[in-house]
Amino acid sequence: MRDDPGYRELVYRLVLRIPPGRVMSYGLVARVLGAGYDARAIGNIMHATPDDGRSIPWHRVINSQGKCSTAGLTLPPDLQQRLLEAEGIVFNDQGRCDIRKYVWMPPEYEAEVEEAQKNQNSLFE
DNA sequence: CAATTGACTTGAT
DNA sequence: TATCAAGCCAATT
Repeated sequence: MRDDPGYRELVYRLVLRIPPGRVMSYGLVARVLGAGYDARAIGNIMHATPDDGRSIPWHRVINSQGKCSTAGLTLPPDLQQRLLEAEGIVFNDQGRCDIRKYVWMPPEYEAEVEEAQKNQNSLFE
């Protein structure tokens, strides 16, 4: 439920599990967490992330097109991309990366990832 | 408590 | 491929 104080906590826990050099999309985070979560909600939550000393790797969460949608923020527009590049992720001229290649899912979802890659499903939203 | 905004995604044009 | 509109949910006013 939205009133559950653990609502956002689950998001943070998942994001903290994303290994360096890997990424997840907002929609994917929402999907993994289950019903009640939404891509836009995740984005909003990340924006409101209290940097309470856990150093949440928010930069490893990008949009489904492999781009950094950090428009209109007080942060440098290219900060997120630079952080990811520092972890080995390569972006093309249009500021996009191959999310299908860098996406990460919890171990219990690896089977689904492979199947999606094979069928080219839009699992990486 | 209602209205507005936004670090999103998808499907149609 | 690029644009547009609609849908969804949380945070902010």
